[in-house]
Amino acid sequence: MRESKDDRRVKYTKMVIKESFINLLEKKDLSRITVKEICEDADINRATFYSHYTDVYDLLRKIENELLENVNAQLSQLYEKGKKVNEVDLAERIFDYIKENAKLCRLLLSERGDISFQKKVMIIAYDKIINELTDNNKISREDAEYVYSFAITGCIGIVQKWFNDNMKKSPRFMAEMVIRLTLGLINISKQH
Amino acid sequence: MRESKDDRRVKYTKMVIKESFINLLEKKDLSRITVKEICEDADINRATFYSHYTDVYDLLRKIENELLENVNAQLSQLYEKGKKVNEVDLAERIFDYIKENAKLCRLLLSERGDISFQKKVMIIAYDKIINELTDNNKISREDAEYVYSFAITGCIGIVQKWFNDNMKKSPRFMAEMVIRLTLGLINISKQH
DNA sequence: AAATTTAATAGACACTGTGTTGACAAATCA
DNA sequence: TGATTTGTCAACACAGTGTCTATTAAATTT
Repeated sequence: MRESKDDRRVKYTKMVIKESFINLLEKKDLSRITVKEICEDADINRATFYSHYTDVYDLLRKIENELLENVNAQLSQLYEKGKKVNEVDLAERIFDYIKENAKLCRLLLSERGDISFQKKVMIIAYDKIINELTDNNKISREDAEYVYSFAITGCIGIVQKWFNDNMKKSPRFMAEMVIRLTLGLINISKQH
Repeated sequence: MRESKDDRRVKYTKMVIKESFINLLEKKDLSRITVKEICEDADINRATFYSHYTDVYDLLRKIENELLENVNAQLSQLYEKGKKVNEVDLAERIFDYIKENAKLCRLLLSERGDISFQKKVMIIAYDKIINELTDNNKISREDAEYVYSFAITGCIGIVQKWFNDNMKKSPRFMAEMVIRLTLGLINISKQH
């Protein structure tokens, strides 16, 4: 099973493929990006691309999964310390991460990215937050699911708005706002 | 300017192209759909396709625009009656329309569709609602924009959740929920 | 109903990108 | 070092694209 991920050649190849792809993605729409183009830009043979990825969408999916893993790692880091974790701190950590990886996140989380993936990001980020919040507050499961859907995609929208404002607001500000809005939604749902 | 949109042949051609495209879109991803495929399914010459649309994406964009126009028309209808319009009624009208055109809306508004378009739908739907709501309540424009972004994409999420539940909830239920959540968000923003 | 306009078709064109193959070369391991 | 993986490469047949011309058929106009 142990793939020779260590092989320097492979590492290099994958690296340049990703770099070239991301650079192209900044310039043009995903649907217009060809394998040929990526390989020319990366200066590798097309067959090499196919030995690593089945097509452009496969490549994108793998890049997305890496991002998901990274976000997960960010959150786990916080929890490992064993302390009781504040929701705003948790959210702030995510916004920090997004800001640090702005180039890639802009591409994957913007209006041009795909929602399924964006929801995944928000769900892992939200998961811990929401569980903590709802364990105490009793809301009907069914209604709650609609409110969650609203909140999760709402989050996507607010992150996109943040991008469009060139991330002028601080991660802390964003974190506080998102948590405030989420808490608010949960309260509304409790009222009925 | 007046294009011969009246010609029966053109009408028929455009109709079968759209039908075939939508049927294909139900089966496979947009990126995998070819002009050739559409034309074979529609039993139309490929050159005929190119005389109406530049490519598959152009076709999609035109279908999306038609939907936008229809939603707009729905809302205008309500306003024409001159009466004072209730926000929930307005929202309900949208949900009714979505339900009536479920086949297409599922494709365009689902996780697989593109967010830019979905935001456009929500914005025209929300526009009138939000203006009425915020004229009375004073929120800082800047903060408000973030809350709007949250609410607009939140709406997309709740519609998708509705689809995933096979639209079991009534349009009225959905309308009430969306308005309640939106009003709630605005109130939270007023508190600070 | 005939004349005129306009759309759709068949088929061919060069072109671009795809996915695969078998030979070669470079990195890894003993 | 020499043997063995395993990544890389150039060349291939093939799909779909977008455009064009001559021809047919259907609509609109007179």
